[in-house]
Amino acid sequence: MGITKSDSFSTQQNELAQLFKAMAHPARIAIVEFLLQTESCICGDIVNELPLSQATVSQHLKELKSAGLIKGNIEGNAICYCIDQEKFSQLTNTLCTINEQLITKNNKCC
Amino acid sequence: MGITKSDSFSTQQNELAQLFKAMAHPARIAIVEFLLQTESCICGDIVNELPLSQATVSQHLKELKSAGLIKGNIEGNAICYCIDQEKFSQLTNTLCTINEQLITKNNKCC
DNA sequence: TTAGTTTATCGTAATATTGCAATAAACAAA
DNA sequence: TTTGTTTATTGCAATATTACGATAAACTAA
Repeated sequence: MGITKSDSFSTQQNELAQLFKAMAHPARIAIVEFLLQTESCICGDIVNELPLSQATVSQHLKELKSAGLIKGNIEGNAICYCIDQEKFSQLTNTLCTINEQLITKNNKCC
Repeated sequence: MGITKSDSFSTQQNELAQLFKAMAHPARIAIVEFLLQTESCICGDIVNELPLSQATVSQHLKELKSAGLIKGNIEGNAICYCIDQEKFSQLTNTLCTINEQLITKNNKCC
């Protein structure tokens, strides 16, 4: 993403931005939605579901995983990917807090 | 963001990804937080608050604006930027829905 | 009009992201 | 062991993002 002056911002701001960035691609939205609606969460099923190559899907999974939004468990020969509910709650709560502050402020600006 | 196969995904998935992308930078998080905690929302104040040049801040404001997360109103010689509460509610509700589905699913996967 | 203030845009360099073919790695089953 | 299956990694090309100086644009005030 070009030269980002991460050091100039707080850890919290950087961490929140990282979470948003992990969700900032339609393929990764699609992966999360798929994991949400299906029982099986085998990597191969995700690859079959998405209109992308296996290598590209693997890369997107890696980004979601390193952000902590999904977890990967080895299941025999395959890998089972699942959403990390706690991490998702954390992101949701942060947005909810901002939203409540906005409603309290009553949007009377401008 | 390199070559993104947007056409392969739904409009909803792309729009949600765009909203997340708009928030996927610490400077833009900082802008939103500043708008949330201050009464004044003059562009110049935002520029003074952030550790970035005027040109760079202007670019970040443009991205937040084109995503619909903030609005800009001309106030005499200056411009007043404010958070769009409805757009923020929309993003928050989407995340809340996902989160509720996750809780319902009870995370019994893997 | 002229000068000053405020914000947007242009041009460019540095870096990051996306996507995939090829290949490696790790494991299961003959 | 050998073969097949599944997933990760490497290397590369194409494109996007970030940041800023310089400058333009729009407006205010003198």
